Amino acid sequence: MQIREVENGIILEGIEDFEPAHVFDCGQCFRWIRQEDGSYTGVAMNRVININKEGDSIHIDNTNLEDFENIWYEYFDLARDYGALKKDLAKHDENLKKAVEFGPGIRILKQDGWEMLISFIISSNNRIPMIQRAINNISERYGHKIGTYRGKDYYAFPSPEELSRASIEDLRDCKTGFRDKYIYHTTRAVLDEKIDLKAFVDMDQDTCHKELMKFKGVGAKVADCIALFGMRKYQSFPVDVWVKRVMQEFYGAEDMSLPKMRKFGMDLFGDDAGFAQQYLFYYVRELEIGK
DNA sequence: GGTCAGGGTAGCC
DNA sequence: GGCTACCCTGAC
Repeated sequence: MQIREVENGIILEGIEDFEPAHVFDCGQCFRWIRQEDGSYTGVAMNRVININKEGDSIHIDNTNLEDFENIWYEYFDLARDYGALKKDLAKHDENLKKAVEFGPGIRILKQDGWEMLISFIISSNNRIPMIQRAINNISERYGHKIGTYRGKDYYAFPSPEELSRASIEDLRDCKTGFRDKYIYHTTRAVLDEKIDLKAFVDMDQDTCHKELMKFKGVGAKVADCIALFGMRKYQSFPVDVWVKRVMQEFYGAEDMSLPKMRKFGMDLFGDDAGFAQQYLFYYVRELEIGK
């Protein structure tokens, strides 16, 4: 991979295993929006940037070399050898091989734990466009403005302190639905109990999962998503409706309860369960397998 | 305008 | 542990 500085941005040349559509549409993030020209504009790490793939190079606009080295290199998990990872997964079984071939440009982003906590509480029994809308509302009303990009204003996801200014009714107004009280209580808990979500990264997977489930509105699936996308717990295996379908269709988990399916997936795929889940999720969801 | 399902959870056995 | 009632929204 070669890095080249350009006007208001950088270009990564010869980059492998990075396909914006795969990365941003595999269910892990809600603030990356596809633009008319096929590029993606997203808010993360208190910044707004645009990602566009041109041939085999990735153009990151509205940034600089310093931010790339300090922030985006880690955020996009560029140190990881996804080629080797995919090779291992493809060897596991025929279904996973197909899933990896279907979404070869998937990467798991290293996102903020607090933002994941609230975002995935909103995601429960919800649809992606509505999740995105609610998170946008929350950010516009309680987060601070980051700046203007291509004629549009962008707002950071609010900190716990910022979000604590919202009442349950305010949160309902943001279109969070019945999850309003969950968000309110979770925000209060984080502030009142001085919970440091950064410390969750250092916990083992099981402890992290158990601690996350203590928050209201966080069940097994949501906790797995937060742990996987916000706390580097790559052994997590979130079982949502799509993963449930794939486990039933491909892995003979026909009459299995959700908790058993979760353990089954973790045992089956081991340390890479989170990655396996992402490839499988993207595969079945895009093709609507099992629906 | 009712019905249904959506990237599940809480609460009860 | 498993089962169920149910939180809200928008698409049909």
